[in-house]
Amino acid sequence: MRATELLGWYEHARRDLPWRRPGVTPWQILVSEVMLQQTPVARVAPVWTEWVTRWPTPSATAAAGVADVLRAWGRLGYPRRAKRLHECAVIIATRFDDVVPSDVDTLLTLPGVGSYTARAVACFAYRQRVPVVDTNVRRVVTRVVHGVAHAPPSSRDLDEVAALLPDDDTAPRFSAALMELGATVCTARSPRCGDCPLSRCRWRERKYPPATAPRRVQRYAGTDRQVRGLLLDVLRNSSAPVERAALDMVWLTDTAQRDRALHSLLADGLVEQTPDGRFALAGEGEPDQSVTSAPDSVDPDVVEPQANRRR
DNA sequence: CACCCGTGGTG
DNA sequence: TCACCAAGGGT
Repeated sequence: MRATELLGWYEHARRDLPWRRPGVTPWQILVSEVMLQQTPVARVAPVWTEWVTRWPTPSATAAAGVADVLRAWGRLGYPRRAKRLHECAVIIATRFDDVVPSDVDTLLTLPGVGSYTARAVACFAYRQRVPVVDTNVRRVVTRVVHGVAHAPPSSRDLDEVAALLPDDDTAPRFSAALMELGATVCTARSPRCGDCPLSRCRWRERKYPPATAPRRVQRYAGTDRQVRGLLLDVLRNSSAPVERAALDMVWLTDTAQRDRALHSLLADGLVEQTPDGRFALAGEGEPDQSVTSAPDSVDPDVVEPQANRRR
């Protein structure tokens, strides 16, 4: 793969995304990367802008309550990401002097920061020459280098992408360009190969062989995930604690499933029970300075006690 | 490795 | 219409 072709294309094709503008801090880039985990750019952009305006630094985020963080997260999905991001803020504020670590191995110790996010921060926020492998990069390399439409994640992906990186300081831009190509041209559904800047593509040379084993997507309708979403939506939209009966109304078809969903939200620390037995977003009523969260006991009459409450 | 974790746009 | 899919991570 010719780096010059990709970099030349990226120079004019790159989208003007808010987290790419000058002055954006490593923390704000970390926020964007977490929000972008499985959520499309178009939905992240407005939430990210509002978020970093309200909480520009880790310490500002840490000082907020989890409930406010979950509300600001809105409907981006997978709200555990929001809670882990808040945990990141607390850790960075208290242990790293409000500075996001630049070292990949240290980044990997942060909650909700995995292989992709750690390297994305090291690369895009700190300009390090480290491979960044997301679904876009994997798909582009799979097609261009191997001539295959799709490939499952492999432990060799990192080394392969590392070998493609330019030796100089253009490596971060190269990775950004690779991702951009996958996001806008070499897309999963209907790739726009006519707009591709690459002169050589093994997939094209092989006449675009289709994927052999279509990967089945996760079902959503009727799952615990849907029920959790409905329950959390009620709590996000209520400033006051909610009665159990109000939560029960969101899922009448399967009471056992509904109870299981509420149970798991409590276990995840996304929801808490007030002393009078009602329910609220975690951290409701401690809107400031809550560096140490203090989980309270669960009323056994209303919900079965948790075996593994975090302390 | 398989499965779980939300939500909404789209071909 | 309804699967598919979107800058993944944790267990």
